[in-house]
Amino acid sequence: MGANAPGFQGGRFLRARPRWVLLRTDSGGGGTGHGQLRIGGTPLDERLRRHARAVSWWRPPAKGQALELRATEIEVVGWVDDPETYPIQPKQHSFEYLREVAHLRPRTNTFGAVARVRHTLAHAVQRFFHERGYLWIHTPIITTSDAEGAGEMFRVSTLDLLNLPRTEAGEIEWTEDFFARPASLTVSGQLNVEAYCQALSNVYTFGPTFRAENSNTSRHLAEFWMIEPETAFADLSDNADLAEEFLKYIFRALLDERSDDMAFFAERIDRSAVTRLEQFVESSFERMEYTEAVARLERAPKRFEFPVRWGIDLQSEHERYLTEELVGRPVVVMNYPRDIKAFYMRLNEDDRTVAAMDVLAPGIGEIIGGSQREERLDVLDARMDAQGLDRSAYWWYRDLRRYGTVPHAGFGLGFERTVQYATGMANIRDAIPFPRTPGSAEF
RNA sequence: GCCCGCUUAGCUCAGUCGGUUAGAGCACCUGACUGUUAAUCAGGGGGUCCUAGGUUCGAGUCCUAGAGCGGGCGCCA
Repeated sequence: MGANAPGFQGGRFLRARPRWVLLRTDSGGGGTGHGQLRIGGTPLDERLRRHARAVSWWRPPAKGQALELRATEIEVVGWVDDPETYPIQPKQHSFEYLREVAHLRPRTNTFGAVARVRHTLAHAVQRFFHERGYLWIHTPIITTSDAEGAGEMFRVSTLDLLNLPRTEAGEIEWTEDFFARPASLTVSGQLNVEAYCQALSNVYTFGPTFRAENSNTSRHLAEFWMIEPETAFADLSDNADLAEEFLKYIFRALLDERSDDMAFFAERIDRSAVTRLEQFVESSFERMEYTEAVARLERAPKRFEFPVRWGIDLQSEHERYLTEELVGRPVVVMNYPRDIKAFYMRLNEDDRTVAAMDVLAPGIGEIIGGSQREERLDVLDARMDAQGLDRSAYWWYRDLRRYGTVPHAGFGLGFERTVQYATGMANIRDAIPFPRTPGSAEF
């Protein structure tokens, strides 16, 4: 068809014949099924330009088609400017290339499938919590607290970079900035959602999160979506139960509701995409103490690049050994050394570990990180002091303990990593519509 | 932040030891065929070999620097 080829979402693939043309139409948000449109009978060029509408049944759909219609007339709404340079062709493109045309890649079947899986998982997340009485709390995007010291943050400012107001000492005069103090994009909604947990019991956040880390891997984004539930009166074991129930729920929903797209991923992207999820939802998670995990790793008949000893944080290679080789199913590692974990994690009786947990899954490693929170103000203060944090900067977080408090626990799940795991997409940049990574935010 | 790799047609790539006019598949254009599913067949057009500098009689090929992209590690979700 060449210059006559309509390149738009409704009709993607077509084949020209002397007297007719076949147009493949996708059913859009409804699914992967497609139909065909046949236009023919008179010379095509005139015909295609004619205004028209009526369609009627042509014949029963062939294999792989949702339906087939016969068009008696057709109007082309948007012509392709230059068919030869149209970036999306009816062939396989590399994902690296498609990232350079992120505005057009949703027209490919792979990114259509990713978008539907994303939607289905997001919907299942909301349903899971809603059915259990959790309230969705919209925590702020802009923050003036360094949340958990979780990493580099993106500055939010309206100051003129070329003419920064200065104090007499030469420091930046933040009182002249929009918020009259340094502000950033949030790295976690946890501290805020804890405030609502202390008032409304079971709550969660689900929204965008930002990390200005210079992380160059296939598992990191500068902007990603995170799910963070917070449960009142829950201890670490309850937290692990919730994480297990939650992951199984959303993956089961995906298998049930998007079997068409999952079959596509299994066929074209990752052969084990479906079986991996089926095994995941059917297996019970192994629980393992950190101390036990270290002992098992030390006995492992395998040489690790990073040697294992009690007190270190587990490396990716250790986590993968535990879940993939030692246990062969998801593992929850619990009660990590105090000194490698955040100040808000609850100190255990032994005084050397905290009630932290990581959920490790075969094929991806850490998928969830969480903890029971420290509800005892004196212990919290001691931990902040030990980590060199300024108590006054966390005054409102401390208030949550000062003015009536209950034990509570929660975790964080990276949504894109979940999409990545479910689909088998190798790079997290292909699990979000418009990825932001160091040096890259074109679209 | 550290280490490694890649960059040749619209896309995916080949290009030997440094040597004549840089190739293939797909895409595009023309033609054949009344039903395709990555159709097929015949013909045709299409190149800043990432950029700059250097070595050489001669550079897509070797050297230096830079840019872009990717992989691994660290940080984490």
